[in-house]
Amino acid sequence: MVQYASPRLDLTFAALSDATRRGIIDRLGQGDTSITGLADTFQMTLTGMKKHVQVLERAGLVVTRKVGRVRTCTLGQRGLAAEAAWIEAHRRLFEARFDALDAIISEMQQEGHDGSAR
Amino acid sequence: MVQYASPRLDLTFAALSDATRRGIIDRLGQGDTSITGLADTFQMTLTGMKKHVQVLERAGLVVTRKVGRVRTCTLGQRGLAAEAAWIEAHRRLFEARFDALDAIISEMQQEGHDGSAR
DNA sequence: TAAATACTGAACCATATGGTTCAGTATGCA
DNA sequence: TGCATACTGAACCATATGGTTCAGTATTTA
Repeated sequence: MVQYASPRLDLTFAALSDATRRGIIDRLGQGDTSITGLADTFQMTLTGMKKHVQVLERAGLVVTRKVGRVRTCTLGQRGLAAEAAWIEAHRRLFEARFDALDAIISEMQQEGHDGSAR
Repeated sequence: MVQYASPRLDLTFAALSDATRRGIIDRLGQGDTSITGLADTFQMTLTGMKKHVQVLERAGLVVTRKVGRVRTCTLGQRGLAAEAAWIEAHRRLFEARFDALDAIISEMQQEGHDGSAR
């Protein structure tokens, strides 16, 4: 329906929105591990962990390879460049607006309105 | 259950995982708008748009103020600094791994395994 | 060969998400 | 006053998410 969709960013940001999955990325940053290794670390069933890994895999953040009966998980080649680019580009938008908003809030506070930013 | 949780990152990354919401941020970067204005732009019911704005608001990415019958949406003061920091810190992890992975893939390809990275 | 290990898949569950419609309430304007 | 506008809230719907259990299959290893 909408064209500005970016399935890639949808998948990566969704993957990063879960603390366990961010933890998996941290862990894989120290070295590759199996599904079992991850399941132990995060105190979760194998099946549950496999689902998390699949989410990360679909997002391209993790790559897995099965050798024998062990599936080894590695950080994906694709990295976080696209996400970093989006965030950086938009960070500036926020900063630009901040000055303007700041001025509005000061003004409102002087007028005695409820302009208290928490 | 897990301690490494960061509700803040959970909320912001989840908010950013939807193309419509990323579009709303783009749009607000050009200037404040009402819920109606956003609903028109993104061809959605008012109620639907309100939900998206609420998601962005809970994540601290958008601030709204109701004046009269119009609720005006603005980019939040908090910005994307925390998200940028997380991404940047982890980008290095991926890059570090990339060299190692690259070596493994080359090795595998020489061995004739299915090491084809798309 | 038999047992243990490592994963896989199906089924289930509760809750969240992304949308809708419909029925309000509050505000602005003629 | 009275209509149009702008939002709000409840209810509903289909699908996704984050987890589980249970019953496999495939691989090691003793």
